[in-house]
Amino acid sequence: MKATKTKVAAVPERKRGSGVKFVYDLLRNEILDLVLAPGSPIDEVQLAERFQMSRTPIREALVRLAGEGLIDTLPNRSTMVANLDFLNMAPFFDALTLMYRVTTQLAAQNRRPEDLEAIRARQAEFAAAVKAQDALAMIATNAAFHAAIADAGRNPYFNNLFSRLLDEGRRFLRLYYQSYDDRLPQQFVDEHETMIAAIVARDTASAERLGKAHAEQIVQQIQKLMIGEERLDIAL
Amino acid sequence: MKATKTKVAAVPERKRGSGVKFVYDLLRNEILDLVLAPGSPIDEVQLAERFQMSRTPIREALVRLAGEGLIDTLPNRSTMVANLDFLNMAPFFDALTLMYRVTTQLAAQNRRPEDLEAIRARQAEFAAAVKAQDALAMIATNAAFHAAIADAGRNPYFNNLFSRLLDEGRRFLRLYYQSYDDRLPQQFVDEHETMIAAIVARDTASAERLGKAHAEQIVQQIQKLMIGEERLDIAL
DNA sequence: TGCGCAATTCTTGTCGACAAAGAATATGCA
DNA sequence: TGCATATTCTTTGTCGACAAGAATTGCGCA
Repeated sequence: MKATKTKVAAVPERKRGSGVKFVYDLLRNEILDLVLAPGSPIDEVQLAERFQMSRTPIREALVRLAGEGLIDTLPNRSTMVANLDFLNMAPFFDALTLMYRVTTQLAAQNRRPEDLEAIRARQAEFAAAVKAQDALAMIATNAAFHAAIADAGRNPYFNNLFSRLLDEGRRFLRLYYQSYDDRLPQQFVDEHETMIAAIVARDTASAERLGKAHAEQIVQQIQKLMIGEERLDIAL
Repeated sequence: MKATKTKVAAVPERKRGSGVKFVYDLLRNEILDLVLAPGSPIDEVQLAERFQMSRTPIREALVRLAGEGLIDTLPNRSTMVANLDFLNMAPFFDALTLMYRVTTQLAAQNRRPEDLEAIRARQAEFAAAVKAQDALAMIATNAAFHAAIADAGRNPYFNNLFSRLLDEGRRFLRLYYQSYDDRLPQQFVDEHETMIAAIVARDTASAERLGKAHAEQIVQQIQKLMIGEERLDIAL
């Protein structure tokens, strides 16, 4: 676990407000990619020496992460990566599906030319990840693709909720591909293309329908994973 | 602004983790009740001496509030109460309406006996506030009433978004009643009763419809306020 | 040997102080 | 007098240290 310090001596220069953001972004990604396992403890002091800064900026980053529900804090005791709640998946799926529908519809309604560029760029990245069979990249780029669609919808309230749901979904999917090393089907790429077409055409009804269908696809994917996991885990 | 210290000498005892929560709750309420005006600056040092604690817990409370979008932080410069965005109300109304619909419907679907108790208690508080023509209490209890309904729906993702929207709505309504000293109509009490009946009857379709209608009522209220405000404010 | 209590350790919460970045103010020159 | 620059001031960001709770260890006793 200990990193060699001999080569990493070049980190004395650091801009004033950058420490918090750096730690926040890094921890966040490590949590979402399951590099940090759910439930694993987080030690402020350890992080402080790892990043060569005091505990103050570390704590601020942790407070922010706690605000997003990515870590749980036991007062006066420990702080740890938030667990995935496998028991209450239905609310998650409900919310995810609704946000897929709403954001896609709003994107068809409010999109601007620059939005389409961004969406197409994300779709290209996703397609590349699928082609390369890079599961991690698929997960991240898929989330980015739908976040770009949500941005085009221009509703910050929906965007905020949707981002969180996509993040949570990243963790579930990461768990999936960590276990099975399967790959997202080409079907998703095609569905994405259809969604883009509806958004370009400003066809709100189709966009909403496609969003719903796409969401149900993903929900099915995750459910299939969970059933499989449960079957495998019952070993007495 | 300075408080007399002679009588407030009895504040040396404070439990370990309580400072942050105290400051957070208090600032939050002051912001939502417009005791702290949108755009007004927030001084850490001033708060520190006001609550007789160091800047550290103050800062943590501010970070949390910033995470909820209740305050804005200019890096290395100032931090201030978040402004109300009068220009982009449509997304707010869209989100609010959708959450009214969804949470009311889910409440009809998932409610338990204890939920009904809580909902009825809030409704009683709201009715009492209306009867007393206490505008501030109306605003708060109305939000609490709908939050209780959302709780009965048992979807933490929706609840979280809905809570934020209700908070933001509190600020708008507070602005309204601060200016006009009007009172929420008795009609709202009746509509609440109808909603409760639908939830009791597990009539999800009615619940959703009533939630939508109620939301549109409130949106109209706020819009009426804004038009009136604009007319009055044009004074050269 | 097993159990209850005290001491220790470990982690978090809080504090006071200092440094950096802007903003405001003062100074000097044309 | 007007403007550019230097200086001071204000506010935030970071640090190291200390204290309080909780968990763990060690000890004494039955």
